[in-house]
Amino acid sequence: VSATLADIAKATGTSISTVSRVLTGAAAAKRISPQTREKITVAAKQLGYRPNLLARSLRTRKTHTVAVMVSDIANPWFGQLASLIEQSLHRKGYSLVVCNSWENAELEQEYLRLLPQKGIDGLIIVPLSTKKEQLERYLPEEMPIVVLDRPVAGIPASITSDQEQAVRLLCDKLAMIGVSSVALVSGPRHVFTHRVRSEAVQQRFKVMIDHEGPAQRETGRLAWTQEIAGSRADAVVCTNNFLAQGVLEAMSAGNWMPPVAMFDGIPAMDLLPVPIVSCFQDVHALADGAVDMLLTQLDAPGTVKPIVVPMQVTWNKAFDKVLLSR
Amino acid sequence: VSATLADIAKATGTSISTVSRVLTGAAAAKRISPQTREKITVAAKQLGYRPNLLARSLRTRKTHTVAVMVSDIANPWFGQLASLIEQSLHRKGYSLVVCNSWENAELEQEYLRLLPQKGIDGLIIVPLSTKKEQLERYLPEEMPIVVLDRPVAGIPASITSDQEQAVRLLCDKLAMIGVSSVALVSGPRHVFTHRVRSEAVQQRFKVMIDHEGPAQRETGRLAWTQEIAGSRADAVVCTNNFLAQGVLEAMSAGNWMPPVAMFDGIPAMDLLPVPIVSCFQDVHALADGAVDMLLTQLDAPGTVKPIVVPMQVTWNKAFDKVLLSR
DNA sequence: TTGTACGCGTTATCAG
DNA sequence: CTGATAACGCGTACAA
Repeated sequence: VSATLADIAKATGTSISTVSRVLTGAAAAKRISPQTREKITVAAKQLGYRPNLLARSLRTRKTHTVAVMVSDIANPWFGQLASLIEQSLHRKGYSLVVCNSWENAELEQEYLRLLPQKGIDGLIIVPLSTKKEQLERYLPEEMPIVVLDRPVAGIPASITSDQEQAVRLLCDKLAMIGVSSVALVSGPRHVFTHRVRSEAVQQRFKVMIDHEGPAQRETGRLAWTQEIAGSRADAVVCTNNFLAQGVLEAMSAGNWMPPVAMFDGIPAMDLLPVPIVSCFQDVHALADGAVDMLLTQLDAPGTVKPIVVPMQVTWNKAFDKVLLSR
Repeated sequence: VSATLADIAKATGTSISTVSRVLTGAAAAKRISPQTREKITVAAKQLGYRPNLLARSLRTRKTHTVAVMVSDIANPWFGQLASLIEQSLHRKGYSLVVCNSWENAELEQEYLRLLPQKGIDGLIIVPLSTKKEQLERYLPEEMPIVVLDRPVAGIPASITSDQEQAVRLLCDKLAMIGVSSVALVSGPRHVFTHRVRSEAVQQRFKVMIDHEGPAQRETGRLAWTQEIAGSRADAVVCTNNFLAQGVLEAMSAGNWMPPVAMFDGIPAMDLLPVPIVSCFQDVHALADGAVDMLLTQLDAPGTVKPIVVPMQVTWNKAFDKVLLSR
């Protein structure tokens, strides 16, 4: 396809090693005579040489590629996360391969087995597995892994949001408008974030309806039409934004619009007539932190410490109105 | 790291090639004696052999990896696209690397230069460049490329939405509620979709305000606060959903809520008090079509034909109300 | 049926 | 300063 080191060596009457030394840059090139260096650089440019990074990786055991694994890249929150990670990685000369785990344990395992074979330098993962061994079973000893959004016992390279603090603030806000009983729409409880959020709510309010299902819009719709619509809960709490979106969409069919509490917001929140209060994770901090953590481990396999970033709570105008009317 | 063919050969007292033949599967393995086949399979399993796909790729010149390049994976529409593509590719045994071009020509070129070096089997791209040569300059002759969402002259492997038809329907719908003058909020016109949509609108309505900028939320906000809010256009037309989102968010600060026409919708559209009409691209068809097209070219470098998929127009309840009140 | 030997394109070691 | 030469791990013609 493209010219190789051998081609250039032949063209310039030098040897492969010399060409390699010149083209791999400053370090080794200093000790090469300016003439041959010039000769080789010119020939390389003229032949349109581009190094075969596969071959290089085979030799150096570095691919300059990292993988990120999330439940579903179509979820705008994960999308933003992936986007920031990609941007940040690209700046450092790394490429990104993405994997959708679909919150599916077998799929996660399959990827965990496949990725090292493909040759990645590191992995950023929003893990489904909660055991260190499950995650690292197929990973080479020296391969750095950063768990994101959900802590895993025994893995210090983790960066997460302060869920407890956030959900406390969220509940406070609900209490301020007189909420005492709620309908809870939760994603799968075996997932850390959903479990923590659910439990905090259960502890704080009277849960009249407790609907658990896949963290998709459809679950939210079902929860509303089958259970919540006929109830009289003071508010609806959703453990993520996909669920909330489903609830809101279903809600628009009727007239009753109870306050909704959610996480990570929804576009044009302020325009909605429904009172909404939402926690927001600091996506930028999480993304940058994860990349930093990964690259740190790549350069110097030192010890890293877990990071917990705070969340924020915001509400829309409709919520404000309720707040003021009391 | 992991056991290699040589390790297994040594362990079983056979040769590398025999091991390779057995482990690469059915084809060549048929011609190996059951005993040694068994012996090798067992040893491989026991040693935890996993093929080094880098080395294999170097040899076979196939990486089973494809790249997808979009403006920004954080845009939910591109996110959904990428998600569907990943899902579909994974099923066929391919991995996905994602690139954000940020609608930046230089960045796009940089990626186009980098990706072939990394070794990808094919590329799906939402192109910024409009010239075949720009896109293919650095790509190996035999590497399939599929352009998505925006046609490029001379590249038959393209799958796009029928923008003209869609925008016509959109304008029809606006006309039905008596719109005759509009404020236009457009992404960069050198991008196909934004240009086509803008021109169709300009041709159909009196454009009182014409705001062009990056296809981000911020542009929408600015357009509203700086220009549209003080105007009396009958409606606002945005050439994508990010722009519309910005407009809607800014709009919530005031009381005037003119109808908004957009593309690819916004979550919980039905709940918004603003009359909204939107075109929807068929993401599933686009994603599946792109993958099909790519894999077709990979198996058999035959000729492919461009595909144009229809779009649909939908509107929310607030729009319906306006419609009925006439 | 099996083994030998070579090549994929680089980097790294070791002479000279 | 430069050039052979040996890996890296795997596939595959060619021989046996």
